[in-house]
Amino acid sequence: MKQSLKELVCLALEEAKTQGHLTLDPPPEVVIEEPKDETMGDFATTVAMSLAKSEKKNPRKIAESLLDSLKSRPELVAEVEIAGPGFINFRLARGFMRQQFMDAVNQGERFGRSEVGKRTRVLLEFVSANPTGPLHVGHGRGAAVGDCLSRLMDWAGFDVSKEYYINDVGNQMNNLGRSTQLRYQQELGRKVTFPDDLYQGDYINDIARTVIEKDGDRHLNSDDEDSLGFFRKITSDTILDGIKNDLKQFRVEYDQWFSEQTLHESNKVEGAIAWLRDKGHVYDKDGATWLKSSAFKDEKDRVVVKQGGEKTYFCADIAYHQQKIERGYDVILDLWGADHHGYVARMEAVLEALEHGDGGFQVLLIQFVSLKRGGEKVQMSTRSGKFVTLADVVNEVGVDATRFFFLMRSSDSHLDFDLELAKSETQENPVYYIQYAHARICSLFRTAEENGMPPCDANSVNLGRLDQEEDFSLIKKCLLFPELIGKSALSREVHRISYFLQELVAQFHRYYSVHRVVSEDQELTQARLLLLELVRSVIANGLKIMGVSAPEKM
RNA sequence: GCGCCCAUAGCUCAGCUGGAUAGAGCGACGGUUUGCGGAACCGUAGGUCAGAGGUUCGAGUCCUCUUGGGCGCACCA
Repeated sequence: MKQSLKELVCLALEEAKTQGHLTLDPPPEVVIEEPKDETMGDFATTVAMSLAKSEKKNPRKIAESLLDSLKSRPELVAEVEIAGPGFINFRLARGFMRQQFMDAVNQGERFGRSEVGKRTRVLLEFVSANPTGPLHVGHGRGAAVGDCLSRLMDWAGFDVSKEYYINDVGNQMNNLGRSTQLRYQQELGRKVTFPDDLYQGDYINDIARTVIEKDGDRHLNSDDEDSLGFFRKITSDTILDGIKNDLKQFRVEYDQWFSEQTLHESNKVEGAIAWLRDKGHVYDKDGATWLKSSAFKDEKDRVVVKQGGEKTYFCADIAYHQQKIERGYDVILDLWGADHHGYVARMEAVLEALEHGDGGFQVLLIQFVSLKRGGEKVQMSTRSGKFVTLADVVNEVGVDATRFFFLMRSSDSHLDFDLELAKSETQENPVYYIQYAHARICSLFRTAEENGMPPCDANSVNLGRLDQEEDFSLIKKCLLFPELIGKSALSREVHRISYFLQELVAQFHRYYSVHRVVSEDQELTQARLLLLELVRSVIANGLKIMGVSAPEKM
């Protein structure tokens, strides 16, 4: 819709140039926007104002020189006028809008899809929480955003793969195994001290008890080291299963689960360092091995192999990202918690050293969630193990509301998550506002059918009966959906979907209160039902991208 | 000390590449239904866009500084 207008404007500019009215040096960027006030028209362009400087002409004069060509397509644009300092306002031809409307209706559940992503191959890594405990609310936000972003980008024509990186290597794994081992011994009555730096959470005790149920005290007397290996494995396996299950309950599915351990086992880590050393990006100093990351944008060099010969976490991460490149992804997209922002520069340095093209690596930081209950802050502390888990929140408020709340705010803003609000099935909850609209439209279809007006073939509907201002503004809103999806995908901003849906739904409810849909007038009823079918599919498609259900009844 | 993010209505937040009179939800106050779902709709009140400079036809949006908050600055993962 906007595209057709843009082409028209470009054509008009060219014509003005050949006629000598404009020089178009440098060529302007044509922006089509929606006026704040609908009485000013359907769309507007600011191109005359942005040209004023380079053309050294009054913007209104420039607009006037374009006017004739802009009026040359009455089947597309019904009215053109110059307003204010030099805005050019357009009123679209109603026939054109009806035609666009039919296209959209015919696309149905695919309406909103586009190819702006040009099938670019994207690897989206998100959550990747260490398997040392259950997922908490912060991870939940990452999960919701990552999952939604993957679908959003898929709709916009990207080829997206979702991946979870499992940090199943290192000292933390020993601590984890040790924690369960000690709890196991305690449960069986042995007096042992439990150090503060081990994992304190109740889930460790649960695992210890499970081991007792299965194996009794068999691990009590076996060699400490062997036994530690056993506890390490059973603990991390159990926790990882729990994480997978939590994510599944939250409707988040991955394409790949990538284990850090496999990198070490296949010597990819050494390989990566050797590769970088070959390129001169790695050197030895003070008995350690360093990445010359300061040669790129990082503030200083970083250790990859410690003095004792042990590899750092960072070292494995280098190999991991080299793997991502080798697997042929054009865009490597990492979603991290905001507390990792200090890590961004060095990772960018790595990707540059690995010669992955400009713009091919992007980190999205997700800000913190503060949990509230009726305005009161809920305390969360990882150290004591007493944090609110994602599963707790989902159990309390449900998947739909939880996902929606995580997705309704810009990711780079802190999020206040009020449990009471999310749970409330009242007017103050935006999730239900949108779902209610969907259910209400479905109810209208049911009512029509009961009155002997089942849905008919879209092509036999008389669209001429859609002739009210409210019809067109509702149509226009729906037609903006594909552009919204494309833009949000390109800017990786998932929150814009929920805002769009709230606006659309508000417009629908208003429409509903002004215009009777199911009436004696069959022709009019069918026309309006078709309009609402488009509204319904936009709501359904939007919610689908968010991973929120669109109920037919509630 | 250095760096990243944030600051818009009483509260929670939108505001896309700078554009017309700064918006929404909630809360407050007032109204709407004997016809399709009132989980809805309409109206009123509420703003020095943290502050100060600057860039320009035009700044909530870009630049600099200040203030206030969050987070990070490991041979941890």
